[in-house]
Amino acid sequence: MANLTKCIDMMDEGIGRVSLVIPQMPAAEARLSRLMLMVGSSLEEELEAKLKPHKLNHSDFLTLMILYSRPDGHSTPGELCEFASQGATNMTRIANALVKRGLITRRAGEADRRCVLIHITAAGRRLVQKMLPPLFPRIGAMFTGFSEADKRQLSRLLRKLAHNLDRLSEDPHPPRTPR
Amino acid sequence: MANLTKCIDMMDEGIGRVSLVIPQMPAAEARLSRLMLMVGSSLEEELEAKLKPHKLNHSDFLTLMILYSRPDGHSTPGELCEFASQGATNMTRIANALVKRGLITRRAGEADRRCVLIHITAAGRRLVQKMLPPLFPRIGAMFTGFSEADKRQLSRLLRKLAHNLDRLSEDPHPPRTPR
DNA sequence: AGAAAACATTTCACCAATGAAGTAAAAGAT
DNA sequence: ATCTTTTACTTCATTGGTGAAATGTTTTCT
Repeated sequence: MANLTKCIDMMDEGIGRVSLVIPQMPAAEARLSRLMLMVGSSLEEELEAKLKPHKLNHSDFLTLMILYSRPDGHSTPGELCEFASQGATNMTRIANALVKRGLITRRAGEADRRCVLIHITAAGRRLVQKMLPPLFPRIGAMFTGFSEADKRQLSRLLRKLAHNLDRLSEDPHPPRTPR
Repeated sequence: MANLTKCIDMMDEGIGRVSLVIPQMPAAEARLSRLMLMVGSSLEEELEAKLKPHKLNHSDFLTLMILYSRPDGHSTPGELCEFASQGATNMTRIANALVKRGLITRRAGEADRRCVLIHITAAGRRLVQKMLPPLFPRIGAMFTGFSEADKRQLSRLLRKLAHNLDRLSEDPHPPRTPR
């Protein structure tokens, strides 16, 4: 929406001022969290803009990509929810939309008839193969000026952060420390 | 929602398989982008969970924090839109909600009567001061195992990525290169 | 001064995502 | 064997966020 660099400058100053009033604030970590949030949502915005011409939003696209990247091209709603980090309700909507466009099929499971089996169709594969290559230049451009070492570092640090986030949400009580 | 580490493993495998079919894909960069998106939205989820008890969502909270962190505690809807990366429509809704709760006031601008002046109230400041400290332990915990050098690296790399994203969206045409 | 252009904000209509309740199948208990 | 519990998914009602048009204000042009 607006200029990211400007927002970051503003955030830096803001945290600086707040930490004068509330000195026990972990200012460096707060800055890092805000940076992650800002860069993450800017990246998401960028991605959504590239998907819009294909009438797909992020979660539709991600769902389709998960199916595409599976060895057998199929899955179940529950599994898709898990890997696409979506609620079951929303996955129903996504699947309805993708079925309507002929990109996936949905049929009853055979072994366990509670499950629904979702398969990517040939048209779904064609769409993915058509839309991915135009994305590559921008993905590359995002990392201009990054050395190989920079990329490795970033990967390492993000994975470490992910690990910590997992630990945090396993043990989700803030007031009570359940030993 | 689900386990982040598991989703990341799944993503790594998925990109591995896709890049066998589409070898010109910049796999390392694609992985980094997905990592950013996944960690970013997990962080957002974590934050929203902490805000929910106060009946604030991320954009409400961010708006209030921007006002709180201003030297004079005031701003205009336009400026808030810019720094909170929100559309004007949504800022109207946010301001309505915060006014109704007595956390901000909204009155006509004096110099330029097209503008609206938004001030944080004493109750708004009190709320911020009450809700920030319980956030600190979790912010710290997110970065356990990060050395000082790690934090500096992460900050540097995120800012570099932000810079590249700004350059990308200034010049937004993918097919045509408008020289 | 009066008309036109540019701005700041709000209203309206819509879409995506969520939570709570509902339906159906499978697994487990008695 | 059947009754209960659990699992998998869908439906319905609501919330958060967006784009397009509307309103009121200031600035600019002639």
